[in-house]
Amino acid sequence: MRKQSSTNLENEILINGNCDMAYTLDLIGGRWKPSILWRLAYGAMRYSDLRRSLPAVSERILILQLREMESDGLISRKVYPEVPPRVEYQLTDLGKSLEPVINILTDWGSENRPGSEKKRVRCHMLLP
Amino acid sequence: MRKQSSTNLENEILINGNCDMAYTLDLIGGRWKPSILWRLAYGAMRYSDLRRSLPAVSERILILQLREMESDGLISRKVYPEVPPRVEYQLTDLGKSLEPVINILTDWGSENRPGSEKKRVRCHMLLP
DNA sequence: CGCATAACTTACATTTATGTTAGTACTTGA
DNA sequence: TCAAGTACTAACATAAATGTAAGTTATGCG
Repeated sequence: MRKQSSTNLENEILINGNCDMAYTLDLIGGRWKPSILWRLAYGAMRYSDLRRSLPAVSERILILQLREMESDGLISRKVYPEVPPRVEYQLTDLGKSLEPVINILTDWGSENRPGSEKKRVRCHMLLP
Repeated sequence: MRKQSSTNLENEILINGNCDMAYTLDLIGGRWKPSILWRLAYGAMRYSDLRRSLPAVSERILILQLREMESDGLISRKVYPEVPPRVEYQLTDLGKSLEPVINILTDWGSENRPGSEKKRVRCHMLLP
């Protein structure tokens, strides 16, 4: 939970309300959000598969990132009433519209990241 | 100062070392970095002018953001041996190469930010 | 029965990012 | 002499992001 009022929050609101670039960055800037976007770019995934493909992230944090992306309208969450439960996440149209943004961020990183293979490699599907 | 070792830091290193997109986001993602990039896009600025154009940021934080951008190679810092001191900041070639990245982040935000004027407005030069 | 699975939630703990306040050295102009 | 300007730094304080570990619910399977 965030504080109701703080200089920190006020500044965030000020910037996101006045800077289109900062607004975009705010939506995609979480620690695991690029990895999630990259995976969902190939199609819907269920929670357990997302989780297995990201062994370094804890359940709580993964859920937090997914919830934020859902409430920002980037992904949708579909529950199948089965047992055991099945929940699938996929990009919304808004999420898909990020494709050129993701591409250019990736290209710039590929050009300039020290140690980059310069191969337009995005997030590795299986992080070590 | 960061801890020498923590899961948090390890994950950051893991991601930035494997995801070009995350690497790029890491360089431009600080609270005031979009505002600074936007201002310096027009040319060099001295510290006091940068500061006056950003009344909401504290001196410490502004310096921190500038130092990070400098150490990441996005901006350069030039000291003129005068009295009173004069220090000018400007984009390096690497910083200038971010222009298309900044444009597309801005365009996406302009299209999708609630309350956006849809006018390709970037960071306002003078935040309220 | 007891264990496994799925998709979480809760309570707690730590790390990192951001912000506040005061102070520094130096010189010029009033 | 005294305030003002310049570009900071230091010590301290708070807020936010991220991480850990265990528990929950419901059912099928051996």
